[in-house]
Amino acid sequence: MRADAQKNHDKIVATAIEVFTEKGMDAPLDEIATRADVGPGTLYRHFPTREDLIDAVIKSWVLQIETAADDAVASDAPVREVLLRWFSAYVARISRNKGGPAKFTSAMGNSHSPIFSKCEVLRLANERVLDRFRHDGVIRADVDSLEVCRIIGGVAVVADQAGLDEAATVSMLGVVIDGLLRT
Amino acid sequence: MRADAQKNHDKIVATAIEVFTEKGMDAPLDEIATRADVGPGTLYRHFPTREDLIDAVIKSWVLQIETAADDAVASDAPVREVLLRWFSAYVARISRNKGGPAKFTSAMGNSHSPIFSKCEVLRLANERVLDRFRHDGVIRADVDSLEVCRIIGGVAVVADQAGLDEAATVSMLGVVIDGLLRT
DNA sequence: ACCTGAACACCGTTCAAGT
DNA sequence: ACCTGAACACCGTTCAAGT
Repeated sequence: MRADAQKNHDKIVATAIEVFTEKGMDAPLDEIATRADVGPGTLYRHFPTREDLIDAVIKSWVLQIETAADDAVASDAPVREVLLRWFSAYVARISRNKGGPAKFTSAMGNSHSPIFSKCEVLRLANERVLDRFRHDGVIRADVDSLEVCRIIGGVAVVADQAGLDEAATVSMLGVVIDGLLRT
Repeated sequence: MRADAQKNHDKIVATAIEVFTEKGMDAPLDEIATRADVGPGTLYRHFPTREDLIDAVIKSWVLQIETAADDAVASDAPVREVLLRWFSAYVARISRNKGGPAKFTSAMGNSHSPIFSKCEVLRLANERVLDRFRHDGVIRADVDSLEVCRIIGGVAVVADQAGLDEAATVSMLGVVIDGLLRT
């Protein structure tokens, strides 16, 4: 890649992170191009779809989910408490930008999506946590990680779109966790 | 209301039902105006926001949810089965048009929304069903109907936006139901 | 009192002309 | 090989002019 192209690429991504933080992941691409001092055509050359741009933006922070998953796997606190902390971290991660939950969750399991590989990072981290408890036999075995990502993602989408607070989210997660626990 | 205004109002609503059915609730208002043979200004005069139009459109079918709630309250089948049927009916109703689940669920509990009264119809029907089982003590008492509407709505939003089939939706509802049942 | 439709604003997308 | 920005398309919204 030519030096000027690389520079533009990086500047667009850096600006997109800013704009997405301020206005959410459905912010006008127009504004990103303007603030990055590039023509709209340049943005399109680098990122043919909004999802391609999102993919580049989240690259810098999706992997941080692994830390929370590590904590969940290592913790010796009660299951319910560990899962609540883990799912809260999951929701916080995908809700970092407004509009994020819907983007992540609707792409989840769809291999044609530009952000599929990022969704897989989230799903596999979740798989790792679930596996630990599946092994212990404390959670049901008939629900796979994709489905759990979708249910938790659904909670995140609703919280995001309705502007709910942390307490409301935690309460909903509690219900889902009880549904996952063996009785 | 003048006769011609009434006629236009009705024609716009009838056309909106058609267009929403074909293209979902985020369909261009432009197309509705054109197909209804009215100017865009006429549509705006009758319905200042998209939600006002949606409110008029769903008026003809939200109340049908009562039938499913009646069945759920009267049924003597096992709780799990009754709730699964009821939640499935709930999801089917709000998913009648693409984009519907997000519209209903994000307006749920927001008294400033133009479709608030319609959301209340859904929530109160849900309340009625939940009350029956709360009375029997088979479901937890610490989760209110609004919260249940949001969780089930979250499942519906994900299913709608990811294009999931009936089986995937039913499976997710099963997890939520287990979370609501007392152990 | 209500309707029309031209006009504007906004934003995504393309592409001919440049470097 | 890459960038620019004018140009187009699309759609929401307003409002002056009409009936």
